[in-house]
Amino acid sequence: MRVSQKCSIAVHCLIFINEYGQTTNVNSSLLAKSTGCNPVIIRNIISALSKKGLVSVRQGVGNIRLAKEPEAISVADIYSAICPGGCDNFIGIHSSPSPLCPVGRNIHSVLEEQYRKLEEDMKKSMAKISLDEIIASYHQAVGKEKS
Amino acid sequence: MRVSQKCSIAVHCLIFINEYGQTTNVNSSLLAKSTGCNPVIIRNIISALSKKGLVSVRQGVGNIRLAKEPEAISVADIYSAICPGGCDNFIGIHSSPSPLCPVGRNIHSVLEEQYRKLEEDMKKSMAKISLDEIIASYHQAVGKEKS
DNA sequence: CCATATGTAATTTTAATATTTACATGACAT
DNA sequence: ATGTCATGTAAATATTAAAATTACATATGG
Repeated sequence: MRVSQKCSIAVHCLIFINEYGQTTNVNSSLLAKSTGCNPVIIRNIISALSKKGLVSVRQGVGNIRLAKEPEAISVADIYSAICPGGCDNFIGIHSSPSPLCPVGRNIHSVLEEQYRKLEEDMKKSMAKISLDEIIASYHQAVGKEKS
Repeated sequence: MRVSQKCSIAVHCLIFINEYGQTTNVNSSLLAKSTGCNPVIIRNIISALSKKGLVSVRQGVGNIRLAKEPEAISVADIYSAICPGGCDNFIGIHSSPSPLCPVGRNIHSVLEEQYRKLEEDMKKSMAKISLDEIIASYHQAVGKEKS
């Protein structure tokens, strides 16, 4: 598969925004510090999320906010925002099968047909997980941390 | 994600073995030619499949055969043979979130909990696809090729 | 019109994969 | 028994995809 850690960074950012967006001017450099990754990566991710209407952000200002209620944002939304076109070939396919072999000539289309099904199922699974639920799990983790 | 193209190569090999295993001494160098990848990779893959009882192979001889009927082999079997322990973190997680931030401290466990669900669902999807079905799709592709 | 922050392109770095090399081990034919 | 062929595996190298960095244009608001 090929889902990069961008999905994870995106979820991290969304939790952060939900927790602190009301009280703080959340910007890419703050998110970069929290996630431990580069501000440019953050900007790309936030920009992608913004284009899909999941967050709002203003150039020159920052002030990143959730643009939807957490229960209306699913992991599938995040995934498709980050990997437009659905992270094609999320399972890698070997690039140079032999054109002289019948299997080699057809393997690509055969695998793609099967993998398409897997990816569709995966999206359904992702659609079942809401940001709301993730935030609840986060709060639980924070609770345990204190005790 | 982290599923390398090894899964695809494995499927390619299994189709090939099914098609030619009866009539030919299939060995790693033949499979390497058909898949266009290195014999060592093939040997590693075949060895992994063999350890899970999906194929039989004899050192010094080759003669790789399916050890089960195609309808008894699922993509999940292949996947778990190739990625023992289930390709941990099939969605990548950023490695250095800030320990100074509550989100940073907890993101790892929160994501893992969610991703575990996704991976379980994925395995179920993979279990629904049998080699038999893939071979049928392959035969169809070969048929179209001729016309 | 200056300070600040995003948007984005281009380059460099890094880390994950695959390839290659090398050699030990097992099978079987002669 | 021994020579040949193929697998099993480890270790080094090369390749490639992903992320980080650099650089600069663009938008906002004081």
